[in-house]
Amino acid sequence: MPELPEVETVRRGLAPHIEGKRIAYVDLRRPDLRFPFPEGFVEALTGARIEKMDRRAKYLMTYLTGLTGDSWVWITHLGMTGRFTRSDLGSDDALADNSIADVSFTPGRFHNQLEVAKHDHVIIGLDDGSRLVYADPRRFGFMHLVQADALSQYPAFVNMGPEPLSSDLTLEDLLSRLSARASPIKQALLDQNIIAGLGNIYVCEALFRANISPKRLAKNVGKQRLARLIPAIQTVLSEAIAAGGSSISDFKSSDGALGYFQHNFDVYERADEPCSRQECAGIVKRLVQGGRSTFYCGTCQK
DNA sequence: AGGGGGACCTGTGCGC
DNA sequence: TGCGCACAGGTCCCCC
Repeated sequence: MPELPEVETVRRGLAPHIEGKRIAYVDLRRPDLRFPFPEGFVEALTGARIEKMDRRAKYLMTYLTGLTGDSWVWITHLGMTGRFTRSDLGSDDALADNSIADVSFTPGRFHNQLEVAKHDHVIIGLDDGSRLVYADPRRFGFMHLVQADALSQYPAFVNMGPEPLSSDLTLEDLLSRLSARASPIKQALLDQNIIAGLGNIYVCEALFRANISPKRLAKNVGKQRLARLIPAIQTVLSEAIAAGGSSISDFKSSDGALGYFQHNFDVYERADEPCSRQECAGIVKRLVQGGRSTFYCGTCQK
């Protein structure tokens, strides 16, 4: 599911409701997601105070102060189909006035019924009576636990590329990272060690906006095109965040806060449709690169 | 070291 | 209605 904008949307939806709260209980419905839950996971979270929920690339980082005063970071990756849903278990009035904050990207469910759905794998109860439910049908997501002072040694972060919406992303740096790459630019941009947080949708969309062919070799993109690509990446991500992310999939229910950026896709999942540039007579095409679909206009992307 | 291919899972949609 | 296949927002691991 989630690329940077969707993960950021989840973070923004949850943070104000959970920061400062204490975790009352942790209910693991199975021993693993993609990986087994870490040793001591439940013990570390139970009773801990949630200080802050942050994001790096597609990772959610929840800073905790444990019962014994130690500082932990609870790391969550949503994989392809992971989602967090928050619900207040308070009064019926609270339900009636629609105060449930559902930040899922699939049909929302009312967890006040204390029902556990098939793919609800982790249930976190907070001291204000609310609950966080982590559901993940494919279980490509995972949770880890690291000591706060060891966060930079977390394997995925060691060689991770710059945050695209920060000043860490610079033309010179990206140029040098790409100059050694023989692979097509599409595949290079999916590498989290080149730029962090992009996924299949936003790489396709950014390349379209920058008029760059996904087939062009990374090392041949050059400074001129990169000077267009960086702002293209930043604007598409910013617009997607402002839209609450992209909710792709078939929705049968309108419960929950669905993103709507999918309505603004220029190329993604638009194969055989006309290029969205008025002046371009091209047709959007699909090809497979590195086993994943790429959508692009072969007429205006060079 | 970089790159290709497969693995990990479940669900959905489509053609027959 | 059922079956088989392709495909899905991501990473990780093995092998060359």
